Amino acid sequence: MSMDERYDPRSIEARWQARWEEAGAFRAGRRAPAPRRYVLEMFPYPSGAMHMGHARVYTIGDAIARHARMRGFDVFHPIGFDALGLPAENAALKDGRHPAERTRENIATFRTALKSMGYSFDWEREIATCDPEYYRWNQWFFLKMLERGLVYRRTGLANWCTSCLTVIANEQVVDDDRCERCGSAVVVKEIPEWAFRITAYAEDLLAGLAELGEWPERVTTMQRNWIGRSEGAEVDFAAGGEPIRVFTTRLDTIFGCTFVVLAPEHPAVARLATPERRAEVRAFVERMARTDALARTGEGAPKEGVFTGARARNPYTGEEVPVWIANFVLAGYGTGAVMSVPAHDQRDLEFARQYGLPVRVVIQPPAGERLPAAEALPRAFTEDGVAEDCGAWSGLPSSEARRRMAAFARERGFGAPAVRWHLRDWGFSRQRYWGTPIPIVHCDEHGPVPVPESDLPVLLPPQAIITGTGEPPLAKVPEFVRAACPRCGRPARRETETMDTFVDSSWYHARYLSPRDDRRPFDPEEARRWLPIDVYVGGPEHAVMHLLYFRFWHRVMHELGLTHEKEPCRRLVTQGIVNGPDGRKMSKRWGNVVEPGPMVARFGADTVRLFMLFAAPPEKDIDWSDEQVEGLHRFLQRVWRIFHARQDCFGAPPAALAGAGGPFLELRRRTHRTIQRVTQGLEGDLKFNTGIAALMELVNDLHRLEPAAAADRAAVREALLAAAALLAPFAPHAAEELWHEVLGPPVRDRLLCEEPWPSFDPVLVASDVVTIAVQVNGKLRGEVQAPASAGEAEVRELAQGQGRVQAHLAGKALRKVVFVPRRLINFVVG
RNA sequence: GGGGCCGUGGCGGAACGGGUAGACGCGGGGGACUUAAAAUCCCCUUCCCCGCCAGGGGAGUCCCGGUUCGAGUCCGGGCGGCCCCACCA
Repeated sequence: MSMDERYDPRSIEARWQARWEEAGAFRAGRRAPAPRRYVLEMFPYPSGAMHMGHARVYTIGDAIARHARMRGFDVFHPIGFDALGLPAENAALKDGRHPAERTRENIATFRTALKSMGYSFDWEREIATCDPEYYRWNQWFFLKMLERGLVYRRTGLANWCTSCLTVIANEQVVDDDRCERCGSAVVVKEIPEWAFRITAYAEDLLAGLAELGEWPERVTTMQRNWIGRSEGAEVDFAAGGEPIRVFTTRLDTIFGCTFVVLAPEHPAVARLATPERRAEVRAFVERMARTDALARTGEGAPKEGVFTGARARNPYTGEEVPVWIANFVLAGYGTGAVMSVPAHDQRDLEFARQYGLPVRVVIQPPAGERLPAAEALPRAFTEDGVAEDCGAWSGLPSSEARRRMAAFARERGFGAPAVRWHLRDWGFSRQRYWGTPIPIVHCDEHGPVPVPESDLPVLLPPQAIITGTGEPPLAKVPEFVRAACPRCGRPARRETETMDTFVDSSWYHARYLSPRDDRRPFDPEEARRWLPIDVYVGGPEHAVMHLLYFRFWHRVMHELGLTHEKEPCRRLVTQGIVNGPDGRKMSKRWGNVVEPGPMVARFGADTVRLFMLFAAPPEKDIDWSDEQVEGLHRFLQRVWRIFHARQDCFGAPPAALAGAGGPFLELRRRTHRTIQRVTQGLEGDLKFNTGIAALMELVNDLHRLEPAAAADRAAVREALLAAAALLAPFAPHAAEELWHEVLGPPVRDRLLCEEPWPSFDPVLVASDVVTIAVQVNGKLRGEVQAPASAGEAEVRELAQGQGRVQAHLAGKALRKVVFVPRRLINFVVG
């Protein structure tokens, strides 16, 4: 036996990484008949070096993947790079290096770093989204979605510099209407953009959440809120030619409506403004359009508005109320117009008080006290109550009033019940270089024409002219812009905007299935085999954007016949942040950044991995701690030493196990209980920390025992083999090494990572003697050892035999005895 | 303002469906080994009180109340922290 006494991760880690790779141990699909498991971690954006957050996600995912493999599953565990995006472009602005070049380099660095951690990825399926062979399928999906009406062009308002001829950000507008760079006039212009009609799936995305029982509730709740279904009604207020349609969830309050407010962008504003007010209205609209969105509509923003001069007729009361426009009404929600009921809506009340508009109470609290008079109302009463002064609906509870009033509107044809969503369509045009070109050609005659599928991919031109302004860089590459209209062949202009990078991450999980396929985005047969993802690990910050787009896209793929299920992923695990040693978020500013690279060099990947798993359960934030890391490193050394010290047990015959007695029978029990506990920590709740703690206890026991007889040595050998196998998902390199040490010279094609997961003997796990707590009136007064099978009478006798228990029982009447088998007995006295 | 999560030793954290609170690790203390130190191995470590020891008593999971034989766990009300959304009509 040539076992080094010293634990030296440097040499063993590199060696096992090479062995795994040679053996192709992590290739998916090599155990074809076995049940499958798709374990995925969110792919990284390769910016410079790997950081601790990455080390944590991939360590968690890898422990799951390695365990599943040992459980006999055919495991799919791919990795790739989310390589397009803003950071590479911003970095290019500083040093002029081409994003492609920088990205290629970063990926290489990242790949090396990931490999040094020993993650069990199937590297043959690696993808990078900046590869045309990847993004051409973004373009393909775009075309398919265009065909289905799921992509459309809409206009949004943007600042347009009349001299630079480009879109500029609100922050770049100075002195109200001047361009920061050239001082020329800035106008608000309608700029077209591309959007995905995700709202068509609002209902289905919401309903689907019910099936995601293995997603953290906070994520499904966030999605539910984000989709934001609200039920209400739409009604028309007559105003001159065409009516103003408002959406409300509180139709029951409409008798209290004293004015109507439109968003500044509402299309009817120009028509409604009376001649004497037109100038003022226009000025307000233009100012609002230029104001930063957050400053304008944020909750803290002061309410501002102007009267249009127009009046609108309340269809229920026949009353004419003034029409205003104001900053707090959002064009994008509901109908962009609201009926204002200051007595029963706080925003409306504030606005009414500010502009001297009337307040009218029409709902009273259901029971007890009445609201003060309208003028004295301290704040709006926004709860449901009972309608008052509401014509035929007076006296009805709010919910009933809403229902009947909506039905009335439908009968009379001026409105109907309606459902509105908070979810907006996904605008995905970006005025950026480092993204997927949108496959469209603009023809003077035919407008926007899709690029035929056979002409894909539309390649990103190598000339990167990074503008850093709102202007699309691709517009500055004439060779790119110049194109022929696919329909008529005449000269036309290519679309110069690129896609949001959330497009890339919406379907990458499927591309892994057949990453080199050049005929389709992925092979539906493979999808049938591997999808949906069984476990997806990533940060909770992606709860709404990525994870919602990803669910949307999967539905589209389902409708295209590419996948057989609507939902992409069964179980989601959201992991917490790795903070600096000071408990603050790692940041250059605090000087508390710790990188995995140097830590791996110092302690080895296994130690860093153990730290990530032992510090806390996956979903909790953790603080990096040098002391804890050293402790985990000491643990591995301690494991190493015990294996070395017990070399004489390696050859012990398993047949001798039956003879183990005394402390060595206890050791056997401990071994089997450890198998049980580690297994539980890996399945179900994912509590790696307690699993590792159990392993530490086993190792501590081994250190305390000195085997002599053959049976003792067999028990020790059993414990050592179990320890190595249980360690494999967490500290895989050390585990392989130790496993092979016990078994003798390694057999070339037998790797621990492919061995079956150890099983425990239920007989050994169930101890035959248990400690039972003895309480008197719920207070602990002693404990007794009893056979596990002991009944109440037996335990009671043992307990009452104890002096201390007797002392507490003395002179009191025994009223009741509560007995919990194997756990406790409680004497209730009085 | 709305929604969600969470408050346990000096610290990170354990505690299966209410059943011995503090597993395991860090830090700290003591001992063994050593000429010495480091490393290692063993033991102790929630707090307070009584006791020479053995041991015993009390308090204790953010606070107040409730349910229960029994509450870290369940219920109600506070306080504090973190995260997400945020003038969504």
